[in-house]
Amino acid sequence: MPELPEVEIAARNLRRWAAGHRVRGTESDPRAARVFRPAAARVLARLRGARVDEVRRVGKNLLLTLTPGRRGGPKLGVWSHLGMTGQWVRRRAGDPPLPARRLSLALDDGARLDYVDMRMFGRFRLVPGARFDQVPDLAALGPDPLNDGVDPGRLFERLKRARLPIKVALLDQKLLAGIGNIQASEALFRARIDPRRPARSLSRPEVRRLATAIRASLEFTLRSFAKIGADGGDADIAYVEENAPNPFRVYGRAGARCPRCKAADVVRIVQAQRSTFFCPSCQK
DNA sequence: ACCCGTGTTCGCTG
DNA sequence: TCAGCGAACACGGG
Repeated sequence: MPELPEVEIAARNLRRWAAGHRVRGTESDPRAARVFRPAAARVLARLRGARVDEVRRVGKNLLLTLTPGRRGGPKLGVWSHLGMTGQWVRRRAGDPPLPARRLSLALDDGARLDYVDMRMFGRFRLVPGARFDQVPDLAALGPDPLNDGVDPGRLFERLKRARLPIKVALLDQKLLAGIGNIQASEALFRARIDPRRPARSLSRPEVRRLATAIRASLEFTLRSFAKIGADGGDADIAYVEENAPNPFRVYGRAGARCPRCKAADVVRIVQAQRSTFFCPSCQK
């Protein structure tokens, strides 16, 4: 389910659920071997007895720092990426596992944190010494729009050398970390920029608009997800619920009247094998 | 059966 | 060396 806003909710949940707690027991789904590195058995062994100290989010990545069970050892890092269908859910110790549960962490407070991931594009990896900066894929990430802000000058310099359509360029995690297929369409709609334009064709004022739109869209989506989860107090929420209304302006709305100019219908096109939604009338 | 899906990586090409 | 492209991964739903 994850682009930056969903992963941010997941980070807040994990913080609330796990920070300061020890892992008592572990279990994994043998079919999910591809999710783990090193092999699941070694991951589980290292986690047992460890205490979760910190949960961070960078782009779509969750970074956990733990203190290992054996005293005096170096910190233990966990890099969790949710792929397309990954979720962290909290269960009670005796609850039966949900379908597609790939990993369970039983905590010292009687709760269980389960990683559920139908398609298994997600990843759960140990990072020795919690040295996340030593992991090439993490080190290569661009700035995180919410944690670091979006610098329009830097964005312009980066985009002016790319021939790719701007929509496709925005999906590159080395440009900005956390924008996915939904947020790319949403940000370009807010900035009134045609997603098919070569990235290098954007003017400075357009890039400035885009930088603002990216933050606005991410923050709006985050607020709407947090609201969905807000019912019931101890919100276990995090993810778009089936019945929840589509919180997006254009994504998934092909054929609907443009909510801004109302002069045309939202259209769906395919770019880099992914759907793009936009208004052909007010996105120039 | 076919197409679609909030992500990423790999191998090939020019 | 590198930007860009398409296939691949895996599974369920319409």
